[in-house]
Amino acid sequence: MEKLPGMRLTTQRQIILEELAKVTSHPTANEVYDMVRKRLPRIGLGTVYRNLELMADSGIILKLEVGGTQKRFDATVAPHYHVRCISCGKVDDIDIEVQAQINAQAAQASNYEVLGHHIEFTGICSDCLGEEKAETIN
Amino acid sequence: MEKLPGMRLTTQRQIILEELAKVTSHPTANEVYDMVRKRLPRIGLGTVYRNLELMADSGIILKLEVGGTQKRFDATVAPHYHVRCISCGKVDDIDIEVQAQINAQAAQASNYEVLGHHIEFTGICSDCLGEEKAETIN
DNA sequence: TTATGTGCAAAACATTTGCAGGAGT
DNA sequence: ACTCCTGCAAATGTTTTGCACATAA
Repeated sequence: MEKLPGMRLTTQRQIILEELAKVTSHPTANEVYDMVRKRLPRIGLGTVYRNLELMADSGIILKLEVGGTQKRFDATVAPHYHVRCISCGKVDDIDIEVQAQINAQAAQASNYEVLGHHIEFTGICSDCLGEEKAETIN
Repeated sequence: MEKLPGMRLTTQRQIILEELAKVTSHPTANEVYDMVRKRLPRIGLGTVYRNLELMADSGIILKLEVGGTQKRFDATVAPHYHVRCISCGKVDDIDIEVQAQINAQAAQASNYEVLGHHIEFTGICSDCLGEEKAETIN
């Protein structure tokens, strides 16, 4: 973790970043691997993991530590929150404001030096809501 | 997931719950396994996983989908938030209030049926802060 | 030229699952 | 008795790592 000086600009890195920037979903490492493989068929999954980790460490991308079994990655670095569908696992952005002092409040309520926070909403996405209705009818 | 009717009261279940209720930390499945094994040396790790999952499903305990590689479990079901130390991985409770309408806001900002949310703060715990100072001195 | 990065395969973890025997109800 | 549950071990899924070769600087 955390190494920046002399980070080389390789084809693999460029393409991983390009592909990640193309989508608004929040792909898992394996999904990024699939996307990238269409352009670089011989790339290794290890390379994808290593580079996503590296880019997240250097702040170029965001590693989402959301619920579910896999980590997800996001080319949008600007602070925002997420909703995760408990039915299909999809993750979307949520753009709402929370009270500005929330980190300070948390610091006061603990003996941590609070550096940041993340809010994850859980719910059911519109696609899965549709399917639920369909099931009810059948 | 989700099975309640005719759930038997076994020794394993009682002890898992007792041990979890004893601690204020938020142990991983493996840590619960270690705690329980002191009283039930022949219990299997699979049993611990199965029962933690089952209890979480029936709302007796909470499964925390926090950052890091492992899930954590909490005997306290009352809604509250968490801080995770980015240095040692420890998770503590945070008891603060957020705006009451936050789920409604999220619902409005998306097309999800929003069911809940979780806030995870990240920071450095007092123990690790102490060590940092020690390192600086050395 | 040389330190860093890559592909590949194996290893390391975390979690889940199949099954035969065991225990609540 | 009749399910449901457990221990065990094997399988699965995700992420990390070692190493020989490749490549950006």
